[in-house]
Amino acid sequence: MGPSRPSAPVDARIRPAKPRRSKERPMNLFADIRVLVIDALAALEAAGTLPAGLDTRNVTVEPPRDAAHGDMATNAAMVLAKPAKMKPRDIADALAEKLAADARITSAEVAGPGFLNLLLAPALWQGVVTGVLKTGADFGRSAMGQGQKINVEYVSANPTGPLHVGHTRGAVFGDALASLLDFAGYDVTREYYINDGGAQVDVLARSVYLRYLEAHGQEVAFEDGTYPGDYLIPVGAALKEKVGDAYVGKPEAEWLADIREYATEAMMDLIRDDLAALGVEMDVFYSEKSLYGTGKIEAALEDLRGKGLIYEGVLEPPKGKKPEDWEPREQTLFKSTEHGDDVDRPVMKSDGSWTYFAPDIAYHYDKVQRGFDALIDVFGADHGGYVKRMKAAVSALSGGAVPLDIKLTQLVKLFKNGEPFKMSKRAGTFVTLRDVVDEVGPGVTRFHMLTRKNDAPLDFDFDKVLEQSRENPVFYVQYANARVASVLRKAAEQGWDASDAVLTAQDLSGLEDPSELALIRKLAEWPRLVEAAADAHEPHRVAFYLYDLAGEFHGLWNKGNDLPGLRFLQEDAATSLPKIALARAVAVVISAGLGILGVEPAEEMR
RNA sequence: GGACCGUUAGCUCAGCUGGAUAGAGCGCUGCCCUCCGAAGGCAGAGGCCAGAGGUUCGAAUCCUCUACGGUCCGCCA
Repeated sequence: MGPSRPSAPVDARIRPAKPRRSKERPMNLFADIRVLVIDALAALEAAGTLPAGLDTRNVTVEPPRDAAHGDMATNAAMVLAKPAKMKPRDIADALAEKLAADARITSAEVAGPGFLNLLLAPALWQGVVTGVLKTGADFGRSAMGQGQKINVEYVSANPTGPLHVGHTRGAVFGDALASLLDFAGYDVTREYYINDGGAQVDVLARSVYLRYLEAHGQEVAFEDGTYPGDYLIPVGAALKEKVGDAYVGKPEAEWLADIREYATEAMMDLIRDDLAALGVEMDVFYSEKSLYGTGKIEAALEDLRGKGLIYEGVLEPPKGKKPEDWEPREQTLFKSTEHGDDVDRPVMKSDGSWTYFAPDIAYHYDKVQRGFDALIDVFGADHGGYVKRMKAAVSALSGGAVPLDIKLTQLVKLFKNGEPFKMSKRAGTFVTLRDVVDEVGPGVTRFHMLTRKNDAPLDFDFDKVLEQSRENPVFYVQYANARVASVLRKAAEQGWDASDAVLTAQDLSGLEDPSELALIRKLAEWPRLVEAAADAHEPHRVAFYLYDLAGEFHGLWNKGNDLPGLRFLQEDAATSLPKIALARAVAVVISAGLGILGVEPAEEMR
């Protein structure tokens, strides 16, 4: 495949508007109970038990760490004790009495320093299962983002070769984060910044030229400063097909610009294919080159200049590690220290050309001007030193109106059967995204890349990620889903109608065993987990949640081994269907979670 | 010299944005496989949350300092 049209500069690849979501209020039992608590507090204020006008924003309703404490706990009494000038205990007692009068609350008990532990009517929990089945894949979808426009920039690898494992982690993280934000109600744009304006594309062009000569039968030598990778062989050959011998023996000036264009397009095709293999689809590919000669860099810097943030000056040499060849030079500087940076940063080199920072400023200026309410950049950890200046730039350009969050992804350490697997470009043991995906598949790759926090190093063992045991979270979650599918298949074999419509209509009051209720509680946590993870920009929490949920499900399943009454499949349809409804609800949430991570749920594991 | 990230069970890591007796997997110890999928299961031991101060009803979580580890630090992106 040859190079295609120039990378679309901006809006050309925007996806069609997202489909309208269900108008029903999102179901979140914790939020519902919190409303109940707040209402009760208001009633106490009205009755004069509490002083009026208390700030209840810090009142929370959460699952207690220890299930023995009840279903939910609120800190209301402790938070309000001081402003109300009352003892926590007195507030808690009054609140408990109020809440206990509600049919939905089975009991309300004061405990510890002033916690109010609530026991909910089982019907509320059972209602969660019905709610999951009714809402389906949209269960847990939140309106938190209020449709705010948010831009997630990730991968953004130089167009000089195929993506490697490091890029893979950034790609998976960014993509899952984007999906998570979408699920939480944001209007998300996935974006890739193509660094096609710098010196490294000249290097690329020269390397392709060598492969081109090679295709013409010449002997070539790859010196330092060229890319010797085999992946350029077909590019050189394709170039020969296209232009024949037009560039053979010609000086660089005659072919450099053409081949640069040709080669970056070829590399972007390669990268797009790599991303597709991983299941990543960008909305926008934004070209750095499109910023040059179009006045965009100048416009961005003019904006900063108008704010008095650009000046000519000489930077101090870095202390401690003084380069041998350091000498003071006057440069054009951005006063990033006014927006939280440690030193001011050069935007123009002493020879008058732009530093790499200048187009980055212009690029982020463009994002601001496109009307995004918030920006997220996903970088490799080696770009950590770049964070403050970029935030300073966005803060200055947007007048502080547009927050920029920069997420760094740490290194991936590769292993093969427990042994460290060293990568070396020279030795040809250079592991690409494609190598990983071809060997273990996109789903396993994606899930495993999210089993660590983004800023912690990650071990990736080619053998262990395929192991089928509890140690392997990917398998454990998929296994749970497969078990549910198995139950549904068996139900069908019995001739029972276990469609979602039928399951939704079941009377679930029989689901009251502690381990069944524990599983339902886990399901009920999903909506608040989505919001917390989206708010923190931490998609790994979804992966951990799914592992927990799967663990709870397998736990109930295992209990069924000893206690036949807990098995999902019983003698007759009437007693089976409520339990099958629970199993099905688990599968619905697992599918939704895996969907956010970009992983296909498995129907069977054989 | 400075910046950023990290430090939680023997090992690998979570910890819901400040809540109650800090959790999971592996490893270890002891039981258990005629059972909807044993590709195992249940139970137990194991902790000064790197250290020292501070903030408050309350800190693994927030602030300051220290130690150790990683990444980075003008004319490379």
